[in-house]
Amino acid sequence: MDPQPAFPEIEREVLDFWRREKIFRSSVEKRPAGENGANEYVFYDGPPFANGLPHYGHLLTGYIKDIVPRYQTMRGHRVERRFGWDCHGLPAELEAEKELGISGRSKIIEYGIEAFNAQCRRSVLRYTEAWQEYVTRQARWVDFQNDYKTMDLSYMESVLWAFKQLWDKGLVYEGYKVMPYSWAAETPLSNFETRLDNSYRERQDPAITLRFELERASGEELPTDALVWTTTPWTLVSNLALAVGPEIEYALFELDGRRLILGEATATKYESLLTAARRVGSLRGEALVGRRYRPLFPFFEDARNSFRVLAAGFVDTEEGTGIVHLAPGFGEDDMEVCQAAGLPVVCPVDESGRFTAEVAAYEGQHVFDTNAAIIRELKQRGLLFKHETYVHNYPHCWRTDTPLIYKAMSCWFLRVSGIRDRMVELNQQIRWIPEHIRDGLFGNWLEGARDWCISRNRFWGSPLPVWKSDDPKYSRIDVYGSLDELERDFGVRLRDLHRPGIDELVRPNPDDPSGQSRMRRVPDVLDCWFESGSMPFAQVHYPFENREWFEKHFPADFITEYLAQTRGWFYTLTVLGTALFDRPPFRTCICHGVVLDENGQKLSKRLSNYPSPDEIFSSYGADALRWFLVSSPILRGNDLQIDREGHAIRDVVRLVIKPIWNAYYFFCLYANSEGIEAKPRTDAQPVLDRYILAKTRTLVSDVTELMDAYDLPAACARITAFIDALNNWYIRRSRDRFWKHEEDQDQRDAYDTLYSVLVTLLRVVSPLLPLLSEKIYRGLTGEKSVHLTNWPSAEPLPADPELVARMDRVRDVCSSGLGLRRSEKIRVRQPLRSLTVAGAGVEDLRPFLGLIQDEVNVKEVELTSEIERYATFRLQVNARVLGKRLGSKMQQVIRAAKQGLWQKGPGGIEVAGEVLGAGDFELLLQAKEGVSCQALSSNDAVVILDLELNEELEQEGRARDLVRVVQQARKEADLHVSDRIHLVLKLPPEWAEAAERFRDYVAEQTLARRLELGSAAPPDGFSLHEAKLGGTSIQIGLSKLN
RNA sequence: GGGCCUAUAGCUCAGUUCGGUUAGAGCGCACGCCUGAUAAGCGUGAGGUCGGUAGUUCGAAUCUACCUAGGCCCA
Repeated sequence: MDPQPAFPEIEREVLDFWRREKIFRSSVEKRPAGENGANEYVFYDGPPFANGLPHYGHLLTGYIKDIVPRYQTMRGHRVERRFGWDCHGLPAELEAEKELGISGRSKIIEYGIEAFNAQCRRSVLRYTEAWQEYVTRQARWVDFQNDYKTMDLSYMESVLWAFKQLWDKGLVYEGYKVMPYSWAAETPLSNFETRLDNSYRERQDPAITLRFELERASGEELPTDALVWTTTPWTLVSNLALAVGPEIEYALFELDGRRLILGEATATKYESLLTAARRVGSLRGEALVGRRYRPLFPFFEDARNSFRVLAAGFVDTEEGTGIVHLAPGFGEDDMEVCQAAGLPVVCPVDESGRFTAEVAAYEGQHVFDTNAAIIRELKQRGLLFKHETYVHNYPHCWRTDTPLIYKAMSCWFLRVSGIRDRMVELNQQIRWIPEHIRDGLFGNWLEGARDWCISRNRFWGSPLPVWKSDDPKYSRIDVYGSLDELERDFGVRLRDLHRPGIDELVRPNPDDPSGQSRMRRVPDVLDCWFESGSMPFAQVHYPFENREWFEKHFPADFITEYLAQTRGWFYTLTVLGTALFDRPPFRTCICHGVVLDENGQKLSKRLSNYPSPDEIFSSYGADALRWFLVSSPILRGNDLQIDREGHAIRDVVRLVIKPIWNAYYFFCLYANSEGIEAKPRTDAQPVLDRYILAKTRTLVSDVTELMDAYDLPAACARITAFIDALNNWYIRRSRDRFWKHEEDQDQRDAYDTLYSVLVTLLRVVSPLLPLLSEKIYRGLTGEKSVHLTNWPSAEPLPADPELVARMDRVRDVCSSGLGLRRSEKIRVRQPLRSLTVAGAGVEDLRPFLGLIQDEVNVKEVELTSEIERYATFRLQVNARVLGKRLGSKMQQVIRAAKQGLWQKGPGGIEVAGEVLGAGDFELLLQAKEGVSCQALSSNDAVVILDLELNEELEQEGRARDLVRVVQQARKEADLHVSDRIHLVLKLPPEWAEAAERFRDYVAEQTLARRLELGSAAPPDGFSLHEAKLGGTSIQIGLSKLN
């Protein structure tokens, strides 16, 4: 067995074994689903979009998605894990465009939707293999065979079903949404596209300030004009309202027999035009709200509720006049304010950016080309107050490099506002990790939820199952929720719901007696987020199949993703879960943070500011990365920084993985050389065994509790603390019990206990270190797999809190003793005569004297309650108790106690005029000056070392030094720990004397069957070694005996 | 501009629910120890205005208010 194994190689071996033996499948199938799935733990995999390779974020999510189900499986539940693929959406289309070398909506139509979608289908599966490799390499167990894809016919049919349900419930409506629009590509763009690099560039536009004449109010002698600023004159023909800020101050001027209103703070911009004007007053915006004004143009004179001043929160005085012109068809804010005031949306611009017949005067002209004519006309009518040019950053179409316009598009909405309150209620039933997400990030988002535009003017996605009459005279809308329904009306059984096949389903409008009009599908597809939220039912083709299954598997017990999915998957699941089933879609959700580089920057391929996952896998291993990620605060929703060289992951190997391996290696080394087969047993009586067994018991119960609370980082921390107790106390202190060469009960106890503890530990860490634990568990037990075992129970392990407390005290005594040696500069190999522990209750330590002797290397340990010789008392008041009683006197008491101004009195301790009774204080020890003595950290006892040496002690110290250098020589000679030797030592006289006196000890410790001491050099054929001891040099010769 | 999160040692983070005297851990650094787990292991030390200000309190890293900086999201 290798003491320094290459963990990545071990990992590959285990992965291979799992694959060959189908361990994952067995682990799932071993647990019964129970009646009606009662024993199942339901996990939903958030489908990733496979259009690119996984990065640390995905790996982290994958680790969590593995750990929780592994744990629940060991707890006895059946946990199915199906992989899902998100296939639709704009990124897939963009990738296909790139691959085909075409760009833009019109080009796609020209190329052919069928061929285009075929390319999308090919492209979207391109990375699935690479994903599978990564996921497998990270030791994540998930079913790839039985996966689901959002582009599967069955999945899409379920999505149609959901749409129809929502339609039937009145939760779907057609409306408008203002979007960035490229008139050159004849397509709306997503926000994401307008944020692409270089989409904003400088552009010069006219900026004009106009007079809008208000209707005269009673008592007003002069006509009043509101001054309005705009950089898009072409939108003025569609103006339906003005907006002011209700809190904003407006100034009133009089000029040439008319009054002017503009924002107080904006007046300086118009100074030159107002020199002849007279300031006549001011008013707040709210005073203007409701005033009517004369329309600039006649085109929409009849629009309901229009041509009034409205209040709007978005208005400010940074630019313009503080009075804003509203054209609801061409601005998002405009539309929102107008719709709230009951105005219609008018949008007289066609797909290519030209005015429609609704604007007769400019029909057929491109909107940008009409700016000049519109300005000229307004000028002629005397309405132009100021005319400037304005240079600003303006968004451009990233494909055609033409300036975008904002334009209302017909869209299909899900009426989220109608179920918002219920979503907020249901959200209270979800356990969020971290907790604050519930009422913070997610809760707030739900409360502000707006109607969701679920249609996309695109090609590759689930079709909107809506057919409309092509003649508004005989309007009719049909919505379909299944292939059957489609077949019934169109007589065709579709094998694929994608465009363009589904677009070809056309039929006569049944409501049209003339038989001329046709029912045609609305060409949009659904937002792919709608599909992600449909995943709980669509993955099983509900309700067409698996009706009962779904009932038992919704909501999920657990899901996890990163924080931003509060706006994505967590949200869409909640919307659809509420709207369709009136249930929260998941019970527990871990919301993890984002992986950043060492400077807090986003990980970026371009900057290559992070180590590649492949490198980490092959140098440190998947388990190290797993532990690094899930033990970190990223599981609590915070960011995590990863350094470029992966040092933090190397440290996991050093601090977690190696120590576990070392414990295992230690066990095997001696079990093999002593030929011992250990048994699982938890009833050993020696104190060290009882101690580590009791520690293991609390490890199990603590980790169980933490895993049940989904607190993975705390579980990791708990395990690390245990490993320290195991390696640095139990094993170190028990070492010689393992190589005593004579089988007795003590040795049996040691082996059985260590074996049982290790086996338990491995099961506890197996979800967190699945590869390492598998390797060791198999090696230790010969069983098939740790992942087929059950989660350990604390019950069979002895509970002994008193023993644990005492042992911790023993460790404290030893550490104080060793601390004294250090400060006295006496090496540990030098035996000392005695160590004394003085203090209250030290009798408790009596069973452990041998332990302390060994550890501190003293001949005798004495216990005494006579402490005044070595230490003085210090009063420590119990502030938590006393503070409540004493109030403001507290500080005086604390000060007096610290200064030692207290005494024992008849009723207790008297200090600063107060009497303290039991429970109000503790008396702690402070070592006196000049005594070689140190107080325990519990501060109720002191440790004293007798430093006086005699010749025998010195000689024994030398003998131990000799043993140590011989052991070193054995190691250099590559001997096995059990090899017997012939040892020859060439020593100076005083060392030879010591060696002679402790001859048996030296021989036994070094396994020397023959031992020669003296002044002769070792003969030929011996392995020769030199060592320096206390300034003199000695020679060691050894040869192996058979 | 709004919401949420974060701010503690050179670095990464506990501790804050429920206030208590001298604030902890790991890494790094320096020094030392031990070694029949050994190209390992262990310990000690230095290092802190607990982001700032004000308040509540006998007492604040912890509670409150305001501010500053960073992150994420929304506008």
